[in-house]
Amino acid sequence: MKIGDLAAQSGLSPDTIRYYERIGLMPPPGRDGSGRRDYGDDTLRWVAFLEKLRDTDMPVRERLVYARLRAKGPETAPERAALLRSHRERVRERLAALQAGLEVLDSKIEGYERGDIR
Amino acid sequence: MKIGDLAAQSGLSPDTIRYYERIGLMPPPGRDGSGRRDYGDDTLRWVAFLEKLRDTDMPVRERLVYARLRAKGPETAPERAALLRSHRERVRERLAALQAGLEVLDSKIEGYERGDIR
DNA sequence: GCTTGACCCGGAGTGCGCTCCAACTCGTAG
DNA sequence: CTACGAGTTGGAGCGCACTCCGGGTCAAGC
Repeated sequence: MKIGDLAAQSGLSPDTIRYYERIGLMPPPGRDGSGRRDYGDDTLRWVAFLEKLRDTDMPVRERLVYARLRAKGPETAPERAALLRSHRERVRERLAALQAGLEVLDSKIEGYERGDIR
Repeated sequence: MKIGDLAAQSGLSPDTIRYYERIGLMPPPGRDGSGRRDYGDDTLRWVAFLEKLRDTDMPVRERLVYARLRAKGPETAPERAALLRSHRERVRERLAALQAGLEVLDSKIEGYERGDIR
């Protein structure tokens, strides 16, 4: 699997993939006969998970910490779990804030619909 | 109410408040005898609403559009309502994505807790 | 009268997360 | 044989949303 295929299947751009590799988010892939990146299918699963982390606003720096723990081996599982748990807490808070914002929007819109000019 | 008080009560920094004024998010306040900004209580309500919009990830540019409509007068109410409705739609999508991410986190954490090393 | 602290202004700087670029190398299709 | 498309590199540039800075003014307290 070449970088273009991975890009197409993951939704990331080739530039972003190379950027992730540069900063250490993605392990350096193997290369084909002429020096091009060649990815295995497991990469796709890893990228998908990275995107879930990104979708939940985990900063690159923290995804990097997670990636380094993962690269270090299975003995880092407890640390990774701890990282995810604390991130989950933040996601819950974010979710609550967003829901609160949504309610404000709803009532503001309702106000407009009723024509209360405030 | 001086800028420091508004900052303390809104949670924004004085710098951010001046920045918001520069870009047009906040209307220029009155000035006291020696040229300092002097805010009325209505400002606090406006800032709070702006923060709700920010909390729901409405970009500055769009908050600006809303602010300009508001400044223009009550006849812009339908446009403002439309803006908020389309923003609300995005918030709902974001909420769904966040919830999906949360579920992935949950199951990943559960995996770690059960000790499946994958 | 002098220090302190809050405020003023314009503009430069910051951190994040990409995104784009120039200049190059390959493998394949016409 | 040549044109094309997809890949390579290192480094520069970008958009967002602030954040900080230097050099100044002013009112109040000791």
